[in-house]
Amino acid sequence: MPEDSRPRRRGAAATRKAILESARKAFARSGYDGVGVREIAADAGCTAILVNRYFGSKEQLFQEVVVDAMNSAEVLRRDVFGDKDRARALAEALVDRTAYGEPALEGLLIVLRALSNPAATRTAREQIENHHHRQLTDVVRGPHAAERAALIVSVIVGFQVMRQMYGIEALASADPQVLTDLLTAQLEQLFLGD
Amino acid sequence: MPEDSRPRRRGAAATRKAILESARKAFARSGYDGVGVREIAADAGCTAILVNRYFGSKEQLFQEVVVDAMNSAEVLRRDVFGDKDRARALAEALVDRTAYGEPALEGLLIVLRALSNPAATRTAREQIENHHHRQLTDVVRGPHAAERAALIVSVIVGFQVMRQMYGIEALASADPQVLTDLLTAQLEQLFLGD
DNA sequence: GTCTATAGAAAGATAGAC
DNA sequence: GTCTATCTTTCTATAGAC
Repeated sequence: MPEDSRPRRRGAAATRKAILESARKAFARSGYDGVGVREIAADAGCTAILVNRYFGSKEQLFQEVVVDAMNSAEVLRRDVFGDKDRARALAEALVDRTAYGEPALEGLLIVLRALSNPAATRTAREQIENHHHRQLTDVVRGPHAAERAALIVSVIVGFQVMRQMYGIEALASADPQVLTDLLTAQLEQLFLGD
Repeated sequence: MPEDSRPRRRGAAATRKAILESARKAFARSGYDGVGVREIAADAGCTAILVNRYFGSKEQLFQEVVVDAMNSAEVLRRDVFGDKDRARALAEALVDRTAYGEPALEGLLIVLRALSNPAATRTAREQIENHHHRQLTDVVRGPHAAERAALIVSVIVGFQVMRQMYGIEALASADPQVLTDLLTAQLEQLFLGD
């Protein structure tokens, strides 16, 4: 049993993990520029110095958070990759998880709230290309698969921004079934090659 | 003829306008959180104090910049509102002005690079609803016009983010004609009500 | 109408103690 | 393994001179 002296010593690995999780939530909520390492550290139950000790810098921390969040992509799972009706499965998942203010779809949420930061934007591009885009390109058939896969990601991004992040009334308060149907038609075009 | 003492006195109106223009470029380039009022003032040929004197605060300055930029919307002009083939006109304009790194489509560009800031996000929602969305709703016919109009804006936003801001390779280096055709099909669905 | 100078807060990052 | 304390920079915003 570990001692419980005032400076909690729970081990580097546990602290590192706590920081990573705190950072994920903070970046999703407030964006890269909207949160400081002090705040991230406080929520993780430690101080800023450990953030820099374990991750090198805020920028490297962000990078690891993005990679982490993208690896657990929520909308592009079996939903889309096992099913027959991919377009509808994706549309349903998307509408379901983009209610206004929801902290879901964290991977994209985080990179979208980091568009004011050049370094974060580079990380975002790499990760989108390595995860969402690559996975979708494998699934889209027909000519211009790469372009159509990128447009599918565009649809996801645009919808998420407008509905979840800006909370545009026409999307935030719409009938989910109507949105699902409209999105399904959009995505079918892109999945099936017109 | 005005005197040319070291502190340039060109009149409040001219200085105000210079600040507004400098701010527009700066916000489009670096985002709300990515640029300071000092820098904006320097590019306008004055100091930070005048920014606050004429606009009250950075936040109010941002608000005025967004309203200004949205009022000169570039993609939703006669292109879309006079033409027969609205979908293709919009698709062409969109592809034309979203080359990677282009400073075009400034209105949306600015609000998208401000997603890390809550106050700026509120301004963005209001302006998108008052400009792009309202205008499109007038033009879209059929059921669920409000939802479909919002999805048209979503397509624009998603495409702009992926191609112009992230510079996703599959869109940044694609054949413009291919992109135009794919986008036209997407937009036709939304304009015409499936 | 515009400046220099500065207040006051908060950021990222680090030295050195324990 | 973790802290307090601090350095340095940068931010918004303002007081007061000219």
